Amino acid sequence: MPQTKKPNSKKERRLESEKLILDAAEKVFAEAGFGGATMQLIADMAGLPKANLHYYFPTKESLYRQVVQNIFQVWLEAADVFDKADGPAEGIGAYIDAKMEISRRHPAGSKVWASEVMHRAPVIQDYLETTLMDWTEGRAAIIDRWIAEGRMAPVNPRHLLYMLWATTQHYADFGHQIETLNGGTPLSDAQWDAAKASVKEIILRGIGVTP
Amino acid sequence: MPQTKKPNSKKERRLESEKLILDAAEKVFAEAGFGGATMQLIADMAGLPKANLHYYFPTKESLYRQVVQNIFQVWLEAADVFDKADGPAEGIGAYIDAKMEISRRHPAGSKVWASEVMHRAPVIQDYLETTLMDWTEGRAAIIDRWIAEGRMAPVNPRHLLYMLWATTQHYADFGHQIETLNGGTPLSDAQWDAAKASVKEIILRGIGVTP
DNA sequence: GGCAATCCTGACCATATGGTCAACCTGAGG
DNA sequence: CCTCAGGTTGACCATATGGTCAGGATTGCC
Repeated sequence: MPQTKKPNSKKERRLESEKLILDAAEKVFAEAGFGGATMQLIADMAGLPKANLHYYFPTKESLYRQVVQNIFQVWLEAADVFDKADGPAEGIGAYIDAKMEISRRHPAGSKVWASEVMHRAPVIQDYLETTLMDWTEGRAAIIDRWIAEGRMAPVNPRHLLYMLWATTQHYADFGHQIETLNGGTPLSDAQWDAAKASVKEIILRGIGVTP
Repeated sequence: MPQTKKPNSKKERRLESEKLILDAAEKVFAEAGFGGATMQLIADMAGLPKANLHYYFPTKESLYRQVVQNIFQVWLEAADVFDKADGPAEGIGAYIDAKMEISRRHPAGSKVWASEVMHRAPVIQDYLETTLMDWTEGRAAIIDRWIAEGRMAPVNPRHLLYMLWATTQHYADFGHQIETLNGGTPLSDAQWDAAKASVKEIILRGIGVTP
């Protein structure tokens, strides 16, 4: 039993430190934006001296890039449910659930992504042009097939996808506004369930699917 | 005919300068965020020396505040169509049209607003708590009435409003992503019409309204 | 135990930025 | 034509920030 408490190997400690920094960075970038975030703030939040950040991530931009890439990864993995389904009700329903769950658990990540795209994607433009483009075309093809099979109403697949992204991510990106309109308190578990149900209900009925 | 070309009065020139600065500021804040924007950049875009900005707006924050307030104003005015309608098909349909048009014509403003809310509304929190809260409650009541009258499906009015905001503003805030997925070219007039039609079609059918 | 590689950090630097100010224009009213 | 309130601006300043580095601590391996 070599590793139970302290015996963190060097590799392990490295990964731990990187994760510590990346988590802190995600929060700070989300709250302040790239320009408003400072390495000092991130260092304080991670509980490390600023110079240490620069040991792991040479520049602020490289740290930011890593944060954005990680978010994109989470986002892509969650999108897999789309493929495993054999119909629009299940596929799109599960996709909404998955994306709502990300908005709930990863609000900071969603905000960083939104901020990056709003600023014309200076760091991940290549991802948009390759990975996201491919993913979108693949999913649009699936939706078109469902439409051809008469399993849902003939809607424009692109705009349907945009609506799915917009609606689900709104609960993360505009979480503060929603919280304020909710009387200043975050959505409860029940309210999150209601949100999920509402989104699914309106969109599924909107595309002619009755679950 | 005292005023045709040059005879701008002092008041007029003041307003012109302010507008020039505000327009430039909106663009820069939208593209770089509050933290990433610099007074120098705004000055350059407005074609004025930096010190001149500080004559009209004492601090960067006061300039930013004015930009955000103007956006909120535009946003509120467009929302009036909601009230003038006498049913969900007309009211919500016109609201979607109006908000889509704002996304198209005022993308920078929408981005600044999104950024402000994402950063926990440090500048316009009071607006959220008063004006927006009141507006939302009023519109939710209207929707509830339509539901009670059996003119649309019984959906949660709040989540419907969030969906309307999210979906329409997405075309401004994530315009760059949409443009990239559109092959790198901005949406054409026809594509904008298709977008509007798609959004209206899915949402109206989603709330049980057949236009 | 020795030693090389990796890791850590306080002190430091160059630069960029928000903001100031004193001197200088401009034009409307007398 | 004079005056003066309002408008304009180049030069300047204090500060904050991203990034560097030399030297010290720690770890893994023989």
